[in-house]
Amino acid sequence: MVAAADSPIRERRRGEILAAAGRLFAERGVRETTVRQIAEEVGVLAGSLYYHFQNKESILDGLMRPYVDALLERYRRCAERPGDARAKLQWLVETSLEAMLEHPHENAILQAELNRSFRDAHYTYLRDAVDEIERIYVAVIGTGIAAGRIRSDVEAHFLFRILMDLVKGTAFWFDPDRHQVPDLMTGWWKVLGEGVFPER
Amino acid sequence: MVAAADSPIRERRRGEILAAAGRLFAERGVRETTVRQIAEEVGVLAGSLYYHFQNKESILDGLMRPYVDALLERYRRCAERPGDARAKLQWLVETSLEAMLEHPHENAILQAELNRSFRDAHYTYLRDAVDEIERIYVAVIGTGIAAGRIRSDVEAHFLFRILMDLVKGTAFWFDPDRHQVPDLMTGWWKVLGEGVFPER
DNA sequence: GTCTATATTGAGATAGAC
DNA sequence: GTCTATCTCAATATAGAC
Repeated sequence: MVAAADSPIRERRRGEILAAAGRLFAERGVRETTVRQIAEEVGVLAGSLYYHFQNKESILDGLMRPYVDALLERYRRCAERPGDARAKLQWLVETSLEAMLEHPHENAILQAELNRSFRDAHYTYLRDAVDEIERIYVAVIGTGIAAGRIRSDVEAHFLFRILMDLVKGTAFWFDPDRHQVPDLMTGWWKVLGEGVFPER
Repeated sequence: MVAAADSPIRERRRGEILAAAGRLFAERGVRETTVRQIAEEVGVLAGSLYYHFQNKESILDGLMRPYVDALLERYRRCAERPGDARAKLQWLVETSLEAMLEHPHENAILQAELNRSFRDAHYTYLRDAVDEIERIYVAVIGTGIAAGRIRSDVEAHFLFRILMDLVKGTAFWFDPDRHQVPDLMTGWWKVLGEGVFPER
């Protein structure tokens, strides 16, 4: 007789709920998704969700908290890797893109809800994470500009905005079945490369 | 004694309601905004809104329909103006930007709700408008590529996406009090110009 | 763990007085 | 035109049986 060892069955169901919620939240919005829809997607009735989660908000947390934690981890490592600012900036953009592709739902939710659900005090941890990502980007860009490796006649924050707008926007139309990641990166640097990095 | 002549008072109040709804819908989302909030912003009670509008949805329509109608008009005129594809593309981008700046709320609502409220069959007119804008852009880009005036090694739809992602993204951070439009356009073409238009 | 049944709340909408 | 009062409905959440 083995001890329950934090029931893998329970954990599996928890994961199914998070996956279903992720799909629905991303597809139709958090507010527009009902707990009944989530339950139906999982194949149980609404009341059963409350055995696994305290409430709807904690389902959202269960999705977003691990996502941003891992994301921040990756960005920090990018900035710390040895290399010049130009390489670091490319790693950062690549990281943004990979995160979007590996966790399209969490990414879409984050972007879409920042001015909605996530304005609430409860989600300070998400807004803080977004702010830190901006600081990491801007620091790298600033270093690159100072070193003459990145175009100096556009402001660091402006360049950050352009890059983030591209990554964010891509999340809405990128279809992994129809588009290739390397093609996307290549396309971006074709259009942006000469403008961002001088003396190519 | 003059005939009522479609009461200007009534029309004024109607405009106030639309303005308040626009601010709130853009700021917090359509679903997240209650008719009570709109009424409070106007300075009346919720019930009074229903004298001016059938329901919440028709407030949203009153905001979006005139907006997209005027928008389409402007895009069509851009494409019809005499000039080469390169100039037309720049006019189109300028138009997108101007529309965003002149009607920031309607623009923000359109972008934010396309995957939410506007999925509903009722809003086909909005999705159709967005589709037509894409067709206009892609046609101009295609002409430019054929004429060797626009970079030919990126796909027309891809270039359209990049430009729209930039315009859309800008709506979320552009602050007319802190940023200048010409600066923005200059910044974009600095970063994009060489990548989009060959042989500069 | 999941179900059924139900309590509770919030929001859109209406009726009729003023 | 606007207010007060109220209806209705949908959605979150809970209690307790199984």
